[in-house]
Amino acid sequence: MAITIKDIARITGVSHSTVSRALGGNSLISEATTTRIRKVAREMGYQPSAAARSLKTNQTKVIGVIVNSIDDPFFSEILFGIEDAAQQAGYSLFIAASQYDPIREQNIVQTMMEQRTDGVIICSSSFSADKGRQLLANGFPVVVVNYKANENFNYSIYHDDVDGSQQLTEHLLALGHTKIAYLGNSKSGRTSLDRLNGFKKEMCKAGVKINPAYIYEVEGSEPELGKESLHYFMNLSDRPTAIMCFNDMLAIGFLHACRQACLRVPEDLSVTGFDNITFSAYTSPPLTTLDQPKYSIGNESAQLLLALLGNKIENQNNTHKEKVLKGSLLVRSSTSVPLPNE
Amino acid sequence: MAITIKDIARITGVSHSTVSRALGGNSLISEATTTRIRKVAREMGYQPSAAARSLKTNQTKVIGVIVNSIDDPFFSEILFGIEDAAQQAGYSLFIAASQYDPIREQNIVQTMMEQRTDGVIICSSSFSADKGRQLLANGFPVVVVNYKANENFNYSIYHDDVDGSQQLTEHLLALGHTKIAYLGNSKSGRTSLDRLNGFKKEMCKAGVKINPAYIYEVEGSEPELGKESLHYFMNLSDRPTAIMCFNDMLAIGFLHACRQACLRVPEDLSVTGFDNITFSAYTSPPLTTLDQPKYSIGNESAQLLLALLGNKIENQNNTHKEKVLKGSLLVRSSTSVPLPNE
DNA sequence: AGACCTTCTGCACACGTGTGCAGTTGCTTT
DNA sequence: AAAGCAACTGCACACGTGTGCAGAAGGTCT
Repeated sequence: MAITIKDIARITGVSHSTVSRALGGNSLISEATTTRIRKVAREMGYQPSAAARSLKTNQTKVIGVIVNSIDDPFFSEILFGIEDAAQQAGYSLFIAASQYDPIREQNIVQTMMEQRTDGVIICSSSFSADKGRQLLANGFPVVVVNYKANENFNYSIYHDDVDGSQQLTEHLLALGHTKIAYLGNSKSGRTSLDRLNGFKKEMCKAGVKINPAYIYEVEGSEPELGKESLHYFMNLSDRPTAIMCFNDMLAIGFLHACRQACLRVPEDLSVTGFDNITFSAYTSPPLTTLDQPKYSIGNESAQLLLALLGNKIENQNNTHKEKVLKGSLLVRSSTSVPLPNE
Repeated sequence: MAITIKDIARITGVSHSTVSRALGGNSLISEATTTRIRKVAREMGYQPSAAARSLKTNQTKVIGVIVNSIDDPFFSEILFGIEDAAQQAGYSLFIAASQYDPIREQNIVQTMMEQRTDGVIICSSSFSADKGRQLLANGFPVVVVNYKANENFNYSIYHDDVDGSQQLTEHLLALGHTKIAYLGNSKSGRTSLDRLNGFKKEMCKAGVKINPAYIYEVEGSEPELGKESLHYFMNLSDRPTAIMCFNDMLAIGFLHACRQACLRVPEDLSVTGFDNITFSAYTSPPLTTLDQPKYSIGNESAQLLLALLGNKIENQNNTHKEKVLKGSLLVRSSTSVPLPNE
């Protein structure tokens, strides 16, 4: 059994309220007794019970974070940004992974509610909107990150995927490509759509028509799916000269499939990714991608939530605050001028 | 303010104790009132307060997990295994990353103690032993995973790194290599030493002498460090024909450096990794490595802890339980017969 | 009809912490 | 010396939940 303020009270010969106040730094208690009590507390290795404290104060100093899966390097970096901000403000993280599983999602929501998390950050693009609304309905401050249905939430941080995709498209167009294809991920809904739209927008701006067969989707972003995609594109009678992949994971699998098929990148085919995860710098060839400010996204989302908790921003239904962050083009070696004979 | 059992009591016209019992499934309460109360609770969206409950029951149904960093793909997969086991048993995870920072480590320990986590899993090889002992001293059940100082703890799960390293060495020896080098990571202490020892052991068994210059260490396992290492090995007058890297991350960086230096792998140099992280299958060439059962390691560690919590195993100072898991050699394309002219 | 048992429910306290209010102590002032 | 004041501390209750014990209600048996 852990020791309590009552134990300290007994030993120092004061009441437990005095101990509580002394440890809390209340100026009512004399400096002498305060230091004495603190010393004893330290010596006894006293640790306040978070449960008892939050029961009384009605706040837990814990913020919940919902992600798709923990072992996705993209989310990991966002988490890192969140953790930094939280830690600094004295908050801890309660992390849960939905794994695309509705049952887990429900469990997570329930756990967050039972734990009385002070707030929740949803950075799972696949997390169902009604589950999120359940949290809102129960009065939880919620910040969504890169969320497909952010119009349902008042506070959101997201990356400008349309703009990012335009940057990549512009890069490929500038190199001289016109036969550009887009490899999407149907599972990530809105995000993939935004990137597709950015592509379309820029192509339209440049007056280049898109071959409908050049838009292809797979279900997920595991590198393994790259092989299937390459097969599809190579079977087209009129092959594209550049492929824009939904994200780096997919691009990495795609590059791998190219190597196996003895297709040279970028000579035979230019390939781009999206996100700039760590490993995209170490592929062969190193991947041209869009550097998404993952750390900042995480950090800012946490800061927004913390501001909400500190009532620095009113959490009302009529306020609506969103922050859009832009990424930057990162040209490596997987893109080049298309072959002249094509 | 969330609704409580008292609210339900008021509405159903019974006392709060009856509600508590009804929801808890106590057989003392008549079936009729039980169903009636449960129905009201469901309709009102009642969620029990974890804080109040744990204050009373003295258990939180939360287990703490300490890792080096969240954005390390190796730990991510272990986490995945832990999460599965925990979730199934109705436990939630409290995850904290030490980031190799002593101050953070102290904060983490304190937070775990304040939160009264039911138990703690330490899978951070760098986590300082005295911090861990602090948890033990306060009565927390602790399971360590791949921990450098596991002799200090009663319960541990670890991977047999010596054996794994022997398997890799045996593979290289069988291919005909004798000039084999080891690239270690000084930051991960024991783990790196074990792998080095496995290498030495197997070389000794085969009667092959190790050139002392072939043992080199870097500080960390960021891929970026691969470049420095290659530089070192290539400057040796008598170059090795095979390099065993501490882990996949390092190997991936090393492979990248080889490509930049126009060294062919495996023709000019065989390279091996360790861990089998997802991306090791997508390098160029695909990496020969040791497949460490990461999911199982995580899963078993959680199960061990859960058994401890359920008192299925006595948590005493004299009991000592450890489980050793072995990995398996995974031959891909980064290793081959050494060049005859060397 | 009264005694007894069964079945159900409420009272009251506990867990560890925080806080308004009243009370105590010791000192200064008149 | 009495009154007043400042400085400090303790009492008692609250937060939401769980549980031993007593008590109430209803039924059965002698």
